[in-house]
Amino acid sequence: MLFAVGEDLHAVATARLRRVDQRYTSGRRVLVEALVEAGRPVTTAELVASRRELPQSTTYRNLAVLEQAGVVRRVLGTDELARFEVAEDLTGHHHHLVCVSCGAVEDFEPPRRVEQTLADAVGRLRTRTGFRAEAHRLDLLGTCGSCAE
Amino acid sequence: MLFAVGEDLHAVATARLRRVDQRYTSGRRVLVEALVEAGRPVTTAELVASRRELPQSTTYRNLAVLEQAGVVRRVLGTDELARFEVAEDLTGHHHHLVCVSCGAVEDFEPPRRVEQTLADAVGRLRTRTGFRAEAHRLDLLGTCGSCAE
DNA sequence: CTACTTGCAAATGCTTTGCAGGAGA
DNA sequence: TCTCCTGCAAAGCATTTGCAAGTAG
Repeated sequence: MLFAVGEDLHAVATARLRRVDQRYTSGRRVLVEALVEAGRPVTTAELVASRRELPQSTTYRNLAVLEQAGVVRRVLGTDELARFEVAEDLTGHHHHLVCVSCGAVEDFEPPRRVEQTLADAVGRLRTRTGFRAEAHRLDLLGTCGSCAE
Repeated sequence: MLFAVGEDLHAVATARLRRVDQRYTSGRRVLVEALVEAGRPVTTAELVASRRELPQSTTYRNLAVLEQAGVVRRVLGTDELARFEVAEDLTGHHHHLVCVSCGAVEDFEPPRRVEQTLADAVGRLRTRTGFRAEAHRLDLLGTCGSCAE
């Protein structure tokens, strides 16, 4: 299932929060809208700075709640700053381009063949140590346009 | 180039540090040895706890120096804890299995075919936004043996 | 000798939490 | 109304830095 950005997204968010006994309050909605608007993984600081209605503590708390509910996802770059984006099953599976110079992250959709190869490999994987893979995370590291100049 | 774990490793470390005007002191050597011994990405806290000769501040400082010299690499899991391992070109290219439950990370070498597909994709990539990819990072997310019990 | 390293302790900065007031159902 | 949510300010923690003493070359 894959939803366009719109009313559906908020309906799903409401439902997922309800599953974990949480409400989709206006503050949380603002948070999700800010993430959608960004269109790429953003840091907590960026979120707080983007809207006056997003105080630090509440933002952190709500990101945690939304992450637990499966509405948003934590994304890792090369630095230690936490970045968030709307969950993949709401926006589509994709990967990230991570700038090794400034740490910025942008979205990226790989060729279907690459994706297929990865999915196959992950699906079969179960190591001797008992690790069972469920998903994959592929990031391309390099230099972004701004840093290359 | 790929070096076995042994004297060569220290020789390379010495050389790489020298390139950035740094010395391969006994303290830094202990750090590298601790990383080799671990055989998987370990947190700073684990390193500090593993050897009495590794105080916090020096460990952090030396990891930064060794990272800059290209002797060690920072690895990201799912939590915000920094983990480190000996640089790939000294131990061999590999990927990571990340436990979504406890955050533990172990090494993993994918089938050659997967690796080849990835390398090809990365080699060709240059997006409209001007991003130029240089390397890839593939992690498999799942549940480790301990957490599955 | 001279510059780089070390280690302690204090500082920094991102993130989390206590608590009193406010809002949702 | 009763519980969950919010926001401020204070606390927590991983990480970084100042500084005086130690050490490599």
